[in-house]
Amino acid sequence: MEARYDPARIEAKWQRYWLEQGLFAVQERADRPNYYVLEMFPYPSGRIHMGHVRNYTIGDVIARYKRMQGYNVLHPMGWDAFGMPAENAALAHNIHPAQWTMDNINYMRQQLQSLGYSYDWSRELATCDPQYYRWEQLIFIEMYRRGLAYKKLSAVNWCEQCQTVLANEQVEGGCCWRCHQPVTLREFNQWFFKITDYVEELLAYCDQLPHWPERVLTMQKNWIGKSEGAEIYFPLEEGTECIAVFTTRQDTLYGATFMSLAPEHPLALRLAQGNPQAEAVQEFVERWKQQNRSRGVLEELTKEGVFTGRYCLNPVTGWRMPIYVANFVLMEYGTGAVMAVPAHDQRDFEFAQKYQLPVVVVIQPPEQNLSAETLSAAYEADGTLVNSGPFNGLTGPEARPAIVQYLEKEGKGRPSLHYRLRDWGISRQRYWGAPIPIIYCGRCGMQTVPEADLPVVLPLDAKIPPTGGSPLAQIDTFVNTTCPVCGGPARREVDTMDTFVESSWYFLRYTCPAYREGPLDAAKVNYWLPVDQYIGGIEHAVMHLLYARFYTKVLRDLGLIQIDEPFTRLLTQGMVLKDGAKMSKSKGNVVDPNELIEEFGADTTRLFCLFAAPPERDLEWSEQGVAGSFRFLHRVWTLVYELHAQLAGVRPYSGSGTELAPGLRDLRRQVHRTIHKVTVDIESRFHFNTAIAAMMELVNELYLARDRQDMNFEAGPQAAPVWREAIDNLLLMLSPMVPHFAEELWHVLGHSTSLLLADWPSAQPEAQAAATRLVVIQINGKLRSKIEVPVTTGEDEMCQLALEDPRIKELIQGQKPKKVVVARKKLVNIVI
RNA sequence: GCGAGAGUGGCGGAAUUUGGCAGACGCGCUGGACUUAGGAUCCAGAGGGCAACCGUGGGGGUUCGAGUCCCCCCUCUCGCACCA
Repeated sequence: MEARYDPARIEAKWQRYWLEQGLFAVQERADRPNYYVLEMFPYPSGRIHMGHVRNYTIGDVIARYKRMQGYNVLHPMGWDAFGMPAENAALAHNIHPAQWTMDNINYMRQQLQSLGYSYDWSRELATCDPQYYRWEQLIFIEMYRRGLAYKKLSAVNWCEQCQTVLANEQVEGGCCWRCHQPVTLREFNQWFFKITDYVEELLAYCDQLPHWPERVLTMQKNWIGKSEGAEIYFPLEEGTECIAVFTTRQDTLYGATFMSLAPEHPLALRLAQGNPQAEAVQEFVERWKQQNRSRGVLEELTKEGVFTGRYCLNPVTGWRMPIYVANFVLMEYGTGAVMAVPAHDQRDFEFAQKYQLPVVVVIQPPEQNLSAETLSAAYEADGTLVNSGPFNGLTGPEARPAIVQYLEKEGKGRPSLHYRLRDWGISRQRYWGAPIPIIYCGRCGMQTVPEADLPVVLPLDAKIPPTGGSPLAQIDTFVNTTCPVCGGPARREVDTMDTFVESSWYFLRYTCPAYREGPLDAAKVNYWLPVDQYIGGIEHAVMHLLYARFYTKVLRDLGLIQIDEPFTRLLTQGMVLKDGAKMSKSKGNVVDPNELIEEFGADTTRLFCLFAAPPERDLEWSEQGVAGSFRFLHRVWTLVYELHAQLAGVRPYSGSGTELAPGLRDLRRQVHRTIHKVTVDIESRFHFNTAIAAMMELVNELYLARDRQDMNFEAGPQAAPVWREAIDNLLLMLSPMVPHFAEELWHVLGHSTSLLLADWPSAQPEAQAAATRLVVIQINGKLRSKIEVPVTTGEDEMCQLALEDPRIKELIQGQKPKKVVVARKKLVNIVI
């Protein structure tokens, strides 16, 4: 054994050994409980960064720990390999996206392997592989058949100069990132998934995911944005038509004094026709169409509107309500029309002031008396209804259902639900993505690609046009095909799918990556799913995690799987920071994992990631902290180095401990208390930082014990087995975190099988028990003394001993205590 | 504005689950040992204050006892945001 810990010498050796022995490959088996731990797969951007290292280290510790606990553990890894950066790289470096992606995957795989992660590499998959996306195309076809995939007109960011569609992140301050010309909205016919069909289930199950962070569930609920209210019909003054509005505040209906329509509302232009206002309305609507609608700009926009010249009638008061077109009414939400209640909605209030529209107070707050004349801002909270006919005197919560009921009875409205969530637009006018398996025939219309013709392979001979535009549309050999129905000439769909589609089911495919009969092998996917523990960044709280939940439900309804939810437990790990900021190239504060591995080794890198903060918190990177983690490992190494000759061939102590000398019993107690603490910390909440701290404490105690004659090898014939037990257990506990290090020392001590096959140690309760107990003595709640008493001491006796303690006696000076409190046999508080 | 999370030494963080020794563990710091040397290793020290005492963002409360429970306020981070 070497005296010095040299990670470079041992890490590659054990990585090879694990791989050669096939220790991470798993099969379904009935004799063990199974456990599926999954980390979010990376986009192959070129290199692993510290965020990956942290994420994957957390997952690896869980995987290795669960294996030692006797679980059959699935721990796979793959590549989210489609996406725009590949196209950008293609333009910048004149390399094909496929080549660039494969090069990156090969490099990053080797990086992951150099960190010692226990992946079952035989299950590796890349989403750009036709053998992966062919099943995605098949699922698309199934969804299409059930109406879950459909086409509709939808607006996208469009750059006139580049003739291309831009993703939101390619729009910088309303301009194209490349040519800096203003971006406009342009409507295209695009593909959507009908996630809204599942909105109620997605929402309801938020309350059945007890092991997800509250934060993530709240974000998903907000994103879904369910509002309960009423749809109310306002008849036009002339004619028989009605304007439908959606409101959650039907209790303010008697205060609705005018109507606001979105500029895109179909009635907006029609109502104004033939009125003197027609021209103004036309102009207003036109101006709105040109309006830059990027965020920020919209926030600053002042509330404006224009009168259409027409009126509708408030269905309960009969008042004539002028109809306006207003720039703050969203066509996408509700019905695109809003009943305006200026007294109780701030936007309507501002609008009413600007255009001198009437204000009627219909809600009175508890201890105030509002009047329309003196109102300086809308009162939006609940209160008691006034000026509201039969509903006067009711509170908001009482009035809302009552009014809906009344409107429904009168045929003037009905209960209504609205959601913020809209259908998932999956069309991308991009090259590097999975082709959508649709064919357009001039005679037969839109047709799905026959199953036998799948996959629709993405042609690799494409050129990415530097001006943008969809590359697939320019490849005649791809576009031109024959109609599967009539055999006549037809054209292929040239849009590709959003990459979130691939990541919505990859975790299912890991269970059967080579399966050729269909997307999923039922026996395998049913054996492994759901994922027991999913780990990834908080940035995926909404999109990826919601889409994956939706897709799981769709696949369930297609009969491919049997679960309702994909991920039982979710851990969202914090960011890795340096100097208080997220690591980024532009800030120049990036730490390269390769350099760390070279200087300190993979184990130290892993250890620091686990030790510096609990997983859900942000982690502040520290050069010196890394050195400290290395120092700890070196301390353990040195200890084993000094002892290994004496421990050779010794079997670990396995008795009850009762016959041991007190010093050795103390040593064992420390070991078993550490096992208990480490196990609880990992098991209950993955707090590896405190688990590591406990092991550091144990190592500190072992160093002290080494120099004590009643604890070291001079303490008697039982000393060697007790020390052997201590060291073996320490290595077992360290092994999930620093696997190469632990494996090396494990073999140095004479074990001939891998630590991976060893069981996680169990703490003996009797070994943890001590003969005495420390009792804290307080006077009036302040710490004044401490005494050591035998564990058998009763509470009365504790009080007695406390009052007799010399220091306590001195402080109370014969005063009679008013009260003495004994808490949990740990503390005595004397009240004077 | 709405929602969620968080405020503890010079720093990262413990204790928050059952209210019971605040500052575990590590970094940095100080001193010592070994050494030609130390950015290696080992040992020791340390919240502040001379002290009584004071100390977990601030203020109140409950309690024998509060970082922990309750009320009010402040700050920071993240998410959503003209959602009717």
